[in-house]
Amino acid sequence: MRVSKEQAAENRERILDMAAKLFRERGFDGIGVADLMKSAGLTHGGFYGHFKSKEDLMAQAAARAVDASLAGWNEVVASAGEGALAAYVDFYTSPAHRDEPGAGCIMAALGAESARQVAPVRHALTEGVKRLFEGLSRVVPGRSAAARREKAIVTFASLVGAMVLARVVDDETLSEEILQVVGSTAKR
Amino acid sequence: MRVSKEQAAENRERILDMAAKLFRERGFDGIGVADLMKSAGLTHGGFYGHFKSKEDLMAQAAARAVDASLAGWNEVVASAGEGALAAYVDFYTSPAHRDEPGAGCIMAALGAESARQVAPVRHALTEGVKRLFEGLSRVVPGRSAAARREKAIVTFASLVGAMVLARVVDDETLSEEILQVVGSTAKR
DNA sequence: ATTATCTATAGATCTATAGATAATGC
DNA sequence: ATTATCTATAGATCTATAGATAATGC
Repeated sequence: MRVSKEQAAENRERILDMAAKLFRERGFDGIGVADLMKSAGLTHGGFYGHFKSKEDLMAQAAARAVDASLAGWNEVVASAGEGALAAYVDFYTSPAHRDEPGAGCIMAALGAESARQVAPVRHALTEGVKRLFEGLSRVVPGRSAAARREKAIVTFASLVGAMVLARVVDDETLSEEILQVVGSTAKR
Repeated sequence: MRVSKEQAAENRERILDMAAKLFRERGFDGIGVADLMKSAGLTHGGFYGHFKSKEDLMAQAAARAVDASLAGWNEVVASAGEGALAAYVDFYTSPAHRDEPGAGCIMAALGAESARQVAPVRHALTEGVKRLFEGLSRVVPGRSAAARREKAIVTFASLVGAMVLARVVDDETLSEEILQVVGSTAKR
């Protein structure tokens, strides 16, 4: 059942989007090629016409998740203007973000695992970290550019750490306390 | 080749210590039962005399890593006294800690993965987070107990996030900048 | 004719178990 | 006699590939 060139390109995009979601939800080792293709409505064997290997897909899916996050960031900056930092922090520390890792920050969902992956995966996340530091540096308060960069780094590190801890903790009260406390501190 | 009761207990401890190290280094899915037992100098089949399943081991190894971290924390408090916060932050944000995840903080190494694991694994980490928040609350500056607890939570979240980011980033300069900036902020 | 997808399977790896072995400990 | 460990293997799962199929696109 061969499909048109456009349909094939669409299929490839669907595989990528599904991978970016499922990897964040279940981890790189938590979803196999066969199940992933099934989720995308295709069969196992077709995968290797689109990607060289699972590791190739991991790198491209990581880049896609990074791009989606940065697009979300740009949207927040464009719509919230002066209140961009507060809007971003509120989104990041929301229980909704905690409960939907498949659509959320890849650093919190796959950061530790990515550190153990092939170079292209790590590189995609490195670019994301760099861009987000630059973006946050523009909206964070501070007298000098150096002070703003420091504040941006500390802010993002505290958000990532808060999300990791809020997700692992099996105590809902504690989980929300972590998100709330880190969120309100990050907005200062 | 049956061994003595004491030797068997020692073997069990060695499996646990090795698992706590290798899981942090390679992830829960990154090391199998056979290779783990080989690392402990035993054969594959012997594993199931000590543990019910791999998940059982994961929970006990997580608890062991948590205990080791808390023991390290208590040592820092006992020896550094007034400067306990600074000493802990210096250790946590050191490149040595970054480069040796097998002996480091389990939240940074396995936090995100643990959130997807069975309840006993999550519970072991939850207990660790609670105890460390209590410990940090005692050495962190702040007027009220509530202010100190908030500061403790934000401090630990920023440390965990900084370590996750410092490990994933493939740019050594950026990695050290993250550790240095978060470290010096956490000591304020 | 080309090629996107599908079916089927090879080969590797992983968890768990069964049964044998041999030394401990009653 | 009990039991800690070992050998061997069952059964499941995973990545990757080979070859067939059928519709596209020159």
